[in-house]
Amino acid sequence: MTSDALVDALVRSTFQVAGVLTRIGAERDLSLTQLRVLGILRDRRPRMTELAAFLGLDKSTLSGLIDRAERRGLVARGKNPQDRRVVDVFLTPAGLELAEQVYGEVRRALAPAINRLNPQDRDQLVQLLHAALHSPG
Amino acid sequence: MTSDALVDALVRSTFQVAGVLTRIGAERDLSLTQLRVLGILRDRRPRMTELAAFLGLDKSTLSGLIDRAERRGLVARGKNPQDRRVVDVFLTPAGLELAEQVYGEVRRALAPAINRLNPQDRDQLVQLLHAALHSPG
DNA sequence: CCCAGTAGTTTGTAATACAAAGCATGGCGA
DNA sequence: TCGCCATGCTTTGTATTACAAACTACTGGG
Repeated sequence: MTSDALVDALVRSTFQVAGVLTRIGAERDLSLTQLRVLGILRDRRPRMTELAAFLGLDKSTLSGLIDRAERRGLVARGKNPQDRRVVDVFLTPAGLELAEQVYGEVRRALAPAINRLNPQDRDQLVQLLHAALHSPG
Repeated sequence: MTSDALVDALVRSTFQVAGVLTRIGAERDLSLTQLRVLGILRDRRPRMTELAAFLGLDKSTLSGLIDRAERRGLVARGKNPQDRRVVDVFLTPAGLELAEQVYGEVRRALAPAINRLNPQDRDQLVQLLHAALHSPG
């Protein structure tokens, strides 16, 4: 079945890319989840609950996660003027810088893989991944 | 840059598929790592060190991981007749059955995504992922 | 037969994750 | 306006995951 091969390929590439991200994170004492938080916060300022939902984590998990990142000076908690119960999360300048560094590392780490494809194939791969995964459901 | 879009797409799809796998694992009290162990052992009988290297984990991490899976009756440790220091790991029948179930779940969960592509595009996606990631480096 | 090296386990510590309970605030109905 | 339930987040307790360092058992060379 073609779909079996595709499932295998997706799962394999998932673990492979996750391995790269884990290694790059570990070099800077960031777990995969923390690395992902940095990535998300690069262009967002969500509240705790939104971020938890986005990550698929319990809000109690997020409290600890943000605690540790805050202690390291990477993120900060902000009050939300509309609703005083709400806590907004955002990157500090140090966090933003680290996020950009990490992103650069990721680009560099994936460059060999990407360079195995010609520009046309790269576009095609982006399109196919987008078509398959980036839709409702 | 085209390569930026591709990095984004790969990272996004990684987290998306990892999320699916995590959810399916959680339904059966399997962490992502345990789920991966089951997948690997479906067609292998490695020693502890080999498995640790394959997963990118420390051997001490693997001891605990296999302990818990063994207690649940999913895997077993076997003696290696060539070298009595070595511990081989393999699935029990129960572990194999669970692995097959999980694999079925994963196929089902990814089916909507896969069905968004026509057969030709599926093949193409498999080829591109293989070409990019499944090579040396 | 000794001894360095290899294979796994054990121990100690920190991070990750969830669930349940708790605290403060918000907002609605009477 | 007051009471009360819902919401947003934190705290607490527990299990898992992960690493590093120390330890045990075995191998193989000299």
